[in-house]
Amino acid sequence: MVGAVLEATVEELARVGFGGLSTEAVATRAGVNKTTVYRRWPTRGELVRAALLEFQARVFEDADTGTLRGDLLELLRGVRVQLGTARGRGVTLALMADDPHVRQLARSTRRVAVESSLTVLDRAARRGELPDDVDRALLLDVLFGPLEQKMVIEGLTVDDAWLERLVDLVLRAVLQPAVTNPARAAPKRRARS
Amino acid sequence: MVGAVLEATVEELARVGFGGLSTEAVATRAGVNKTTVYRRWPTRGELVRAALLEFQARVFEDADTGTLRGDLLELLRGVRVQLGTARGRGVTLALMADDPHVRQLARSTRRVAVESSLTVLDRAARRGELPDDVDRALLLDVLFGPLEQKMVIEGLTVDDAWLERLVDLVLRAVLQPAVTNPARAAPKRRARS
DNA sequence: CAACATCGCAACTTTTTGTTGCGATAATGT
DNA sequence: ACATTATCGCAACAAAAAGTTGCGATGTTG
Repeated sequence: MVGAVLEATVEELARVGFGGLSTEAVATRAGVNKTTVYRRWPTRGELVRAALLEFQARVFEDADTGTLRGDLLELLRGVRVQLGTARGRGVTLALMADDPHVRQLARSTRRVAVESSLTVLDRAARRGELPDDVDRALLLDVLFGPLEQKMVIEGLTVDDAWLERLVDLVLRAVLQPAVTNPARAAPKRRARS
Repeated sequence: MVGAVLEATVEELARVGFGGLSTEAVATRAGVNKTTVYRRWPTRGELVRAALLEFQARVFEDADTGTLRGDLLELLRGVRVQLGTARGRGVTLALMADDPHVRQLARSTRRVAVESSLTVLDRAARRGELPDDVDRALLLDVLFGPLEQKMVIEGLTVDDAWLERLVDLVLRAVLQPAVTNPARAAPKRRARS
């Protein structure tokens, strides 16, 4: 019963967002009387908090394909699967609410995800696949940012080819030294031609 | 009067989201009686639609700094300013609602923004700053994705140094030929070491 | 099988949401 | 200047949603 309600909660979160969440709608969707929900979670905030804790983005079982490219693709695919479900999208949208408890949850969730990703980068660095001078936080931003923007903000889906082009683009930037071709590169200073 | 209400609407949208929007709260915030709001915009959807049309992301006056790097930075700074205001964040969040009218608005808004950005890329290509074989859509995804993720999804702000590092990273990827250093580059096929 | 806990259900109160009628005020046109 | 028209605020109302309570049914535990 508890499981059905929390499940219904994230589905409703995906549909109407945190602000529009109605306890009765959750109860109905869960096939349960509203009093049952009210009794166990007196306020909307507690219900949402419980649901988020339950379905908090499962930590990616940081895939180990043997290559940085493969590992990053696996990470992105994991996020894509998450965000492709009503559950995952609901959780993500709910985590954007500016309720204090929720924001704290959001931070901790994100921290776990980032650390999991950094593990992959560490392994790559040990293999010599990743130079030490690359900004790893920025690297993750550039990888996950576009994916989350597409799926969460724009509500679209992406195919595997897009993910590969994304990873290849980013790796091209990271794995090469600074721009050296003066004919193509933009001058760093002195704007206005 | 109309202006105050629409302004209050986007502020409320930023605060509670589309689902949680209350006409009375909007009226109060606008310093207006609720009947005034109800008479002009009978439904919540019409009110939101009007507010979004009014404050729709102003089309960036595509800055022309003379360099691709400078132009991209200006575009990103424009987005940062937009998303840094309650208005801009409210509009963006509202555009994520899955109301059919709203989604249509979202599409058209986004189309305008993308075309404006493509203008910058076209100019750069004519100057010879941008190879013809780069995926321009992906380029924009990789630039705006991380920024929107940080500001909209995570609710953070970014400083100018971050924007510069972002642009430089992306340009490094775009302005250089494919990876050629076999010692560093990950093999394209044959995963699992 | 007795004690306890959990749920559904219906009736209820409270709060929020949306509607209507009317008087005050100000803009518009002749 | 004066009648007409439109717009707003206000209070009173109606309708719907949110939240509460008491109780009987069912099921679980020891």
